[in-house]
This record gives sequence, structure tokens and C-alpha cells, in this order.
Amino acid sequence: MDLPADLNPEQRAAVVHRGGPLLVLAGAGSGKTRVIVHRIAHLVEAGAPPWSILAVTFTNKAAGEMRDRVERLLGPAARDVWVSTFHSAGAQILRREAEAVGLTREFTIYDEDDQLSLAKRILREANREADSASARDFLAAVDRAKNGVADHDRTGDLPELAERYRRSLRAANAVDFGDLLALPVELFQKRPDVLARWRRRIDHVLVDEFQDTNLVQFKLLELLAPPGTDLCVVGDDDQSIYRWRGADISHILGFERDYEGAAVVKLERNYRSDGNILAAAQGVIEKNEHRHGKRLWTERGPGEKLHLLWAQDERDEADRIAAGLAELHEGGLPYGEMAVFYRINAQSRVLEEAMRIARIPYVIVRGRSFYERAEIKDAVAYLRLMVNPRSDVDLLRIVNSPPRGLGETTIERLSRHASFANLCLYDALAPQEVLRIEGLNAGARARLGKLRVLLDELCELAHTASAGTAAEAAIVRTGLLGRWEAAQEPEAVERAENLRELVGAAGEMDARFERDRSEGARPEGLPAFLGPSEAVPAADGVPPEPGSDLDETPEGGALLRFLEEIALLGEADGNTPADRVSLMTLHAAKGLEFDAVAIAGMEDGILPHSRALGFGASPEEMAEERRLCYVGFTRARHHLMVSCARARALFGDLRFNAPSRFLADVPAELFDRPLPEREESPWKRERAASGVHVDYSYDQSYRAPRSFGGGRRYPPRGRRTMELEVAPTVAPVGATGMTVRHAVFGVGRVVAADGDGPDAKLTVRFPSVGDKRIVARFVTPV
DNA sequence: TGAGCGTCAATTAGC
DNA sequence: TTGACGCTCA
Repeated sequence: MDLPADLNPEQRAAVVHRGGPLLVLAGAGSGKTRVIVHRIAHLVEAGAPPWSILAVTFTNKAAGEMRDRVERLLGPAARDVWVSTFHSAGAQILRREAEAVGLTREFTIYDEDDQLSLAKRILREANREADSASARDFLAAVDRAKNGVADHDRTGDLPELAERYRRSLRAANAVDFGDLLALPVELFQKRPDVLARWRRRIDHVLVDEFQDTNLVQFKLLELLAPPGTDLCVVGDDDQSIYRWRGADISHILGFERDYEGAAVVKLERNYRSDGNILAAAQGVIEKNEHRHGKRLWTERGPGEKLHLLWAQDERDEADRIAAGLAELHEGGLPYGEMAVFYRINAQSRVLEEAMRIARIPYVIVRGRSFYERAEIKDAVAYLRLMVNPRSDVDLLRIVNSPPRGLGETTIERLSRHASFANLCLYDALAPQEVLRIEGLNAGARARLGKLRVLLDELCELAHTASAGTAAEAAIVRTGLLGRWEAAQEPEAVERAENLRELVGAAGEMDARFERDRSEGARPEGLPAFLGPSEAVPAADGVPPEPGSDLDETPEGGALLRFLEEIALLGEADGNTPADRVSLMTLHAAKGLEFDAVAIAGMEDGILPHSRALGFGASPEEMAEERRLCYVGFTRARHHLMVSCARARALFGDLRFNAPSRFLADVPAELFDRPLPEREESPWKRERAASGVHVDYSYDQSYRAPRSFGGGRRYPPRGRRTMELEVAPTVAPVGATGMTVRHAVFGVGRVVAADGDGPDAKLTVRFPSVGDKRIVARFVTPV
């Protein structure tokens, strides 16, 4: 039971606390994961059976990391700890309790696209607008309802439509992401006996990123770990940035109220950032009102000051950021240790261009992409049908993919017949049913019949074949692969390669499945697809033996698991071998850290986003923007660049944004230069001069939110010639004697020039650092 | 069926 | 400005 000597007193307290709910307020960089991992190990070493521990996170990445680290501490015993994402935990509960909620174990998990296409169909059948926007609105409302958020719906028939949506899902033996959590909660509430089984199994619950929990997740926790259970939640109210997708910061703020007698441990010692960076972050965050209140501290020195970049426009900004990063690289810092953050994705394009021009290797960090490709989704749709032929969304996806002469009208007739006869589409494809479909010609009938034969062959396979074989069949027998192999274009070649890669991935799953089976181990936490539901928790209060629920279902096990992994897992994460600068949104930055960080667009209207500034904006929105800024700052270990642009072209408008109000909350002495004055926009000046009343709530071209009447555009179109006012991005420097500014070294004088144009090598004399050889493009004339 | 064109909208994004 | 989407025409 020895704890590592280098745990600090608070970390230690969090690890060893027993006997009641525990809230760990873990500041950025305070060693949070370490605490969770050691707490788990400590529990096991103190005699808790590993399978009685549930640790929940939000992302697969976090879960994977936690699992690895627990395994490093505990060895093989760690395999029995149930480390899982919320959704994956929900899915596993549902697989076991499927019958109780009207599903079979083979249920399909619908992703956003699937949901969208189902929603469109529901709306269409109800003679409502069925475009994407309406479908999205509809789904959002359904989701809010699932989240227990009361909705004063304007349409009146939302409940009925929502019910139809729900019924369609069930008829398809499918659930959406929301169901993965909502259905277990519903089930547990209705069936205390079922809940009791699960409760008996789980004695210790740990939750990571608790500030991000939404209502359903909170309810699930309340059910599985009611007051009195050993519940440990870890999080940081200052890093709550997902309000907009349902996260409720009051869960972490009110934890001591909800769980009476909860102990609270604050982890405030930061092991990541230099002092100045922490001080800047502190200055920003302490302006927020409702917080537990932490003050990060470090034993490190102050380190560098924050580099403040004041650019002419967004391209200039990108160039200067690139220059700053290149400079750090010259100083020996690998590109892999650097990152550029931005508030909105639209900012990334310019940044990418600047990186390319400056020949800086970069990656855009975003979620999944492989499984979003059309050809992969097609193949996966076949695979899902093999396991669950009732999934209409999947059938509709592949009915004419690859093209087999089943056009819109035929599909329409088929669907109509199916819904009339109350059948799923697969059943409607049965020979006797096809005969009954009205209005079909003989050719169409034959083609439908052929599709059914194909599907039957495939389904047959699913029961006997490995995941690899099934995937192979799904791309070969269907003609998916052939369709792209036949073509020459590079795109077709790529698609074919992707399809083969999918087969490869399925093969890997087979290997893993076999390995787990032969070792008798639980595959990554609780076994997802093994055994009847009764086998999970013992019925009589005796803790189940580890492995007691390993009676396997031989057929389709690996394929089911493969499909679940595809549904719940993002891109195969983890491998970022290349030495590249990471470009990402501030949201994507949470949880990461870099030696050097640049944040682009530190302007009112960008960060904080204009939505948080406009009329109807709530103070909570502004508070969240502030937290987002805080998250960005606290990612940096040693170098932090923040930049704003005088003018910014965005969405076809040119805006003149004031420097972010958050910058004003950073003590001025932490910057390497004074904050720029807030400038009046030329339009405002011009219009005021011409006697037009000007009253903008803030100084930029402001577009009112749609719901507030019309979206009037300031300034009127035609004002774009303003762009001419902006200094050229790539400076025409070259002449010796010229005064120039460099992003890192400031202002200096060109003392020698080698060549000309943006690639010229200049020798610039800076008062601060002396002579530097610098490529001309990294410098602007003053 | 798919290429081409006009319209419209535009944070953030995990499972 | 980009991009997504729906509609039209060959």
C-alpha cells in the first residue's frame, strides 16, 4: 500500500480518502489523472475487488489512458476494473438488459447522420419541413427532452413526433447516442430489481471531468452511486466549456449540497506552466462569479512574458504566429511541442496557409474522419444489417449503393408498402411482399428480390464468420469495392484503399477477440457482449467471481464488438508520431499541453464570441467564453503567444474588432508590450461624420442574431474596399536601413539583405537581442 | 444519376 | 468567403 513519495499532500488526501463522497477540484495541470489512477490502485491494494470499481470518463482517449496507467500500476488485475466512457457504459448496460427495454442484444447504435436521416423521414411522413435544419432542430428538441430539459415547444406536436421517432428507432432495433444513457436511467428507475443487481456489483465509482456532466449522466451516477456509496468525482469548474451541449456546471458547484458530508480536496499546485502564464490565466478566470475558487501556484519561476501580437489582419496574424513558431523551432523546440488554438474553425484556413508558406509542418487536430467517409459508412451499413437487418436507416443507405437500378420511385414504393404493412424494409423485401408492392415493373421487382438474396447471404455469414470475413464480404460481394476498383481516378483508388483498411481493422478485432478469449480476460473493462444478463451480478448478494460472466456467445461476437467500437470510438487516437504543430479549436485543446501555445483571434467578437456579446446573450455564456480562454492559457508550459488583428475578414465581412476584453484582465506587466488601443472602426468614423446615427453595442460589423429580427448587416455591402486600407501581408522588405517588426524580437533595423522578395535573408539588428538572420516574410515594415 | 448552379447560413463537438 | 443543400437539366 505504498504511495509514491512525490504525491503532494492534497493528492495524497484525495487518494486515501475513504468513507464518503469526495469532490476533487483539480486545477489545470495539477496531476488529476495521477490521482484517479492512484486512487484506483490504492483501493485494490486495500482489498477492493477490481471488478467492483467503475471509473467513468467522457472520451475514449481519456478512458484508454486511464486504463493503461492503472494497468501499469496494478498489472493484470487492472483488467477487471471497469474503465469506460459514459456512453460505452450505457451501451454495455443496455446490451445486458436489452430485452427489458424492448431491444435485442444486437441493437444498432445510430450516429448523428443516422439520426438525421431517420428524423427527416419522420418529418416527411408527417408532412412537415424535412430539410436538414428542421431535422436538426427536431433532434435537438428530442435530445433536450431526453435530458429532462423542459421545452416550451412552439410546434405543439413535438411530443407526438418524438414518440414516432422513438418508435421507429425501436422498430429498427436501434438506439441513438442519447438513448445509451437515457434508457439505462429509465430502466433503473422503473426496475429497482435490475438496478439492485448492478448496484451490488459496483462499490466504488470515480468520475473524471465531472464539470462536464449533463443531467442524464448525473442521474445515472445518482442511481449507481447514491449518497452513501463511495463516489469520487474529479473536475474543474473553471474548465467547464460544454454548457452548449448540455453540461451543467451546477453539478460540480452544488456537489456538496447534493452529497451531504462530501469531502472536498483542492489540487492547486500546478506542475505544468511557468508563473507568468499561471498569473495571466488567474487574472482572466477570477473575474468569473460562480466558482469554487482556486488559485493555482507553482514552484517554477515566472518564465517568459506573454508575447502579444498585434496584427493588421488575419493573414498578417497568421504570418506572425508562423514566424514566432519558426523562431522557437530555430531555438531548438520541436514543432510537436507547439500548438495554435482558435475559437472557430473558420479561422483555421488562414493559419494553415501561413504554415504552408512558412514551410512549417502542421496537423489539424479534429475528431474522427475515417469512419465518416461515405464508402466506409456504406460498408459499415452492410455490416450493421448483417447483424441487425431491421435497421431501416442502414438499408436505405445501401439500397442503391453501389448503384443497382433502384431509383427514388422504387424505393418510395417499397417504403410505402413497408409502412403500410407495418414491416421493416428488410421484411418488405421478402419475395411474397415484393409481389404485393404496387406500381412496380418486373425489372424493379427482380432487382429488389436480388437485393434481398444478397442480404440474406450476408446475414448468414454474420452468424458464422469472423469480423474480418464479414467485412470482406460486405465490400466484395456487395460490389462496393469493385465499384471503386474499376475506376482510375485517384479518389477512387483512395476509396478502395479505405475499404480494404476497414477489412484490416476488422481482422485486428478478430485477433484481439481471440486473445481475450484465450486468456479468459475481460476485454477492456466489463465484457460487453458476453453472457446472459443474469450472469453479471450474482443474484444473492455474493460478489460475482471475476470471469464468472464469461460464458460466451460464439456467433458474431467479434463482429458485434467491432461495430460497437466503430459506433463509439472516434479516430484511432494516440499516434501522433510526426513532429508537427497542432492546429485546433480551443475546445479540442482541453486536456492537452504544449511547450508553446499561440492563440489566434483574441478579439471581442471572436473570443469572447459575438454570440456571447449580443443582445440576448446570458452572462453564463460570457462566463463560459472566459473559461475557454482560461483553458487555452493553461495549456502552455513555457511560451504563450496571444494575438489580435486590427481588421479581420470573416464570413465575407470585414470587421474591426477590439482586442479581447479578457486581455485587459491580464496584469499588463505580464505582456512583452502594451495592449493596443481599442480603435474606432473606419465605418463608424465615416458614418458618424456623415451625420448618420451610429450606435453599435461594440465596435465591429455586427450581425444581429437571427431571432432578434432580420440580421441587419453592418456595414452595408460594398464597403469591402476597406480591405485596401490593410497593409500587405507579405512585406516588401529587402532594403537595408529599413525598420521592421518581428513577432518575437520586436522592432529592428535591416543591416544587410541577401536576395529580395519574401524569401530574402535579412540581417536585422534588434536593440534587445542584437543581430539576427531572418527570412523576410517573417517581418513586417514599420 | 450526376454535374452545375443558385441560395442560404455561419460557434464550439464528444459518444 | 466557404460549404452544404436542393433543384434543374441532360
